[in-house]
Amino acid sequence: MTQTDATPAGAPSESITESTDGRAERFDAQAIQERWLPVWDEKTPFRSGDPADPRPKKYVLDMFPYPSGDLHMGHAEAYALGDVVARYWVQRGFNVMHPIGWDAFGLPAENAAIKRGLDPRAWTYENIAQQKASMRRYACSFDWDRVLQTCDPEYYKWNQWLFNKFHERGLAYRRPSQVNWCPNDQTVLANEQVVNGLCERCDTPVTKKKLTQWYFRITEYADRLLDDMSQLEGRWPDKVLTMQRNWIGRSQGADVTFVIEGADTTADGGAQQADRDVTVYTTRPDTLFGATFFVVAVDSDLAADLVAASPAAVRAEFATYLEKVRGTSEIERLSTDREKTGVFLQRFAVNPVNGEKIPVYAADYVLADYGHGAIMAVPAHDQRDLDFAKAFGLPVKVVVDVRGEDGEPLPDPAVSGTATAGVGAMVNSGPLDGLQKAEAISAIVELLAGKGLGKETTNYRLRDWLISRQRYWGAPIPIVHCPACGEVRVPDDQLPVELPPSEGLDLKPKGTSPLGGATDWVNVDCPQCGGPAQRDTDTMDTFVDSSWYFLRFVSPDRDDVPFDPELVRQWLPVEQYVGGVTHAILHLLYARFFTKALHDMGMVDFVEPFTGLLNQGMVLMDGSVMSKSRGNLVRLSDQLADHGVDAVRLTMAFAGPPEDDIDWKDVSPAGSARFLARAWRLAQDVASPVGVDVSTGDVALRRQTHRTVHEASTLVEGFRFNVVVAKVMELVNATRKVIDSGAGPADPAVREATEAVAILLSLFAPYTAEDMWSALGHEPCVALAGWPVVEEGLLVTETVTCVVQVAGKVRDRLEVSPSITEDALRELALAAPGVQKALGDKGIRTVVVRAPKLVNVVPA
RNA sequence: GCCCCCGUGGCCCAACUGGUAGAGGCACCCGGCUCAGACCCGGGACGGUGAUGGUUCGACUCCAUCCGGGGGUACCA
Repeated sequence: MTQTDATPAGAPSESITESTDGRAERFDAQAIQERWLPVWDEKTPFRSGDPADPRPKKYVLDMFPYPSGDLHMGHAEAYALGDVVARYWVQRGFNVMHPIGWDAFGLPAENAAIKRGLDPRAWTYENIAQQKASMRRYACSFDWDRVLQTCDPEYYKWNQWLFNKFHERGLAYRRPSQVNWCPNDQTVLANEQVVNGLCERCDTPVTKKKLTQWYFRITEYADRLLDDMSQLEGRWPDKVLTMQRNWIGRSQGADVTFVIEGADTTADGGAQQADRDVTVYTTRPDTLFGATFFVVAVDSDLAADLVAASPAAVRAEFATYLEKVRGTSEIERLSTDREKTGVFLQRFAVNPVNGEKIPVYAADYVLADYGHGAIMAVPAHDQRDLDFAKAFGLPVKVVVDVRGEDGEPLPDPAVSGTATAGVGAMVNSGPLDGLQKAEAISAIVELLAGKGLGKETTNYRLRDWLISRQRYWGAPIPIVHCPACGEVRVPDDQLPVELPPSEGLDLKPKGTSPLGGATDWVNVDCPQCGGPAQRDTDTMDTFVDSSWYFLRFVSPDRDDVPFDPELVRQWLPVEQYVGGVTHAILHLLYARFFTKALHDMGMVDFVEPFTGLLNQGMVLMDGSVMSKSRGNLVRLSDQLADHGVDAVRLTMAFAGPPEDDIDWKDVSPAGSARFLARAWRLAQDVASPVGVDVSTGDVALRRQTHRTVHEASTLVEGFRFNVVVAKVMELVNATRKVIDSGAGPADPAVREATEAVAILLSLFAPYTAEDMWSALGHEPCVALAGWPVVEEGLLVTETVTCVVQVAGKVRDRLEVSPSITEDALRELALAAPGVQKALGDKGIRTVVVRAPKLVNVVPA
């Protein structure tokens, strides 16, 4: 499948023999790994918890993994890149908190348990142990004193505690609603967890179900989630900010109240209803005069209500239609080009501005849970309404005179079939006639408000976050249902509500929580009245666990508070968060919401949890996502065995911009290993002593060293890791040249350059760097060596090459002083032979001088 | 359909944000080392920046249109 297949087992390709100068040393990646790992275990260079540590603090965080099996190539990329950032700031003299933990609750453990009859707990902890060992070998710069697993009762106790806090404040509540249901996982899903109508986890088409579920009131924070994004501008990828904005989907509009006329079908077995007010939401109240019909969502309570007073035939038709819609999968429902369907309820709504009676339809293109689940339909100016009007032969009334680019009126939507959504002067709209959109909107809102029939409003696409799950492996919701007291929180001092052992429970998904089967666990005394009561049997969405874990890292062992407030003040917010773009909405939105809620409770003093965000791309093979079924799986363990940890890490950093996907077939871990061997040999060759006076060394090499270190800072801080690596390669090449054909291995500049290489490489290839550092005569750890100090004087060169162009084409080059004046440079340039030749006998129009790098002579 | 990003040697990618198109790597070719191969060392070839037009003394970089690729979103009224 890859170049790895070409390497026979037992013949590691990273063993590169040095033969040109007769030395026997060779670069042996595996041996170096074995040598330094125990040393680091002892020296623990990345401990961050010493209260006496004088270094300034910085929090760098990698998204914590889900423990399903061992680490894979995706982890390897993420942790390689996160490590560059963390290790860089350590070299810059910061006390970096770089913790790791496990997002350890969730369905994979449970599914594995069901499939293979294992205990989800045991399965999870085994995987964690394996991943932890792999991370250690991968030389991740984690602070191993700060580790957490969300499935530990010590952790989820605080999950429950936070749930209680939310519940106290009305941010956690239970209500019945149409919810997303995954038939495969047999549990409900939050809106964010439905991707294109499919379950985010298992790609099963999601259906709807009416259930009473627990929600977090995230919608209360919609405005702040939106507005606070301005603080993240420039420090988060634009893409993520855009996705969150779209997801929250704020829109400005108006509520308009229509009257639905009463009806009496008691003779027909139906109901009798008086006139009633029904409010709709619209972003185009200006088009109110163009409303020719009215639509309610077929699956809304309103529709059910209205149809009750419809004739029997309509009621029957409605019931059939509703059933059909319910059976339609979300994925079908999402396809926009399907025909509009609906049922005329034989009820009528009265337009509040002109008293027109318009027919009321129930249809599935109106959503029950957005706005008021009902709309006024303006077919002339809304494509969806027009499609419906055409399907049902309803009138189309133009109320906006929309002109094309040529100033001509656009064709009549009734004829063209295309609604005119643009702006223009109002027509057929009584008092609004002649007004432009904005004026018309304020006029109509004012008019309606005067009669109490309308007002400006804001709507959001964002829905409350459904957090209950009907599965076993999660944090139990700490609520007791008491026949006398209702919903009662389990008192904080009785937390955690521990999960009952899985033994004896039927974990198979069956639509209700397996916890219901743990009778001893379910039946409890009501904490309030002491009477018999029952525990809530649902568990929390695992995204709850990950919405605050970054806070827990400051004090993972505290058992009296979820996190130490003083330490949070010192360390938070996370300065650099690193992870995949798959969480652009889900996790990042939830974590932002939690942070704001905790802020309002006075528990944290900031409102955004992650001030910087880096999204790494994916690792692909042959242009597609790796998977067993595709047969293009590249195993991390194979790569590490074949090329060594450092070569794999370096390859991840060197492959290209971090946010781009890496196609493993386009990169060369073998090439990385080759480069590391070249760098490593420099350290073997250095012949000057530690601490040698470098000022006498080869100036050209010294300049390059200092320039490289200088540029590397900016590049790392801008996540241009691939460019940094290229610069280090250049420096290695230049140093080799000086050793072989220049001043030789004893030149102090060679030592200076090689030490710089070791320190720069310590961000990418820690084992090689450590071994170089040792060969150079230093004690471990190179990770703490400190960033080389740049001598400003060496950043300026004594001459620069000035390009002399004639009519934009390069005709000559001059070596000039960087401080040359424009006039002097102009003189020199005009006298240059290349210029004279190119100019011939033509005159000169202008001379553009950009000292000291460029002169452009423009001929007449 | 709408919005965003990206097109640079055979491939992955640089280019001080308007100033010499090429830094680095992969692959390839030649030479050295070798009994030979691998490794290593030295050297080399390759494109004018997706297309067209515009702005400019000067465009990979800015603008317009188009082509190609990727991503997001999609009955949200």
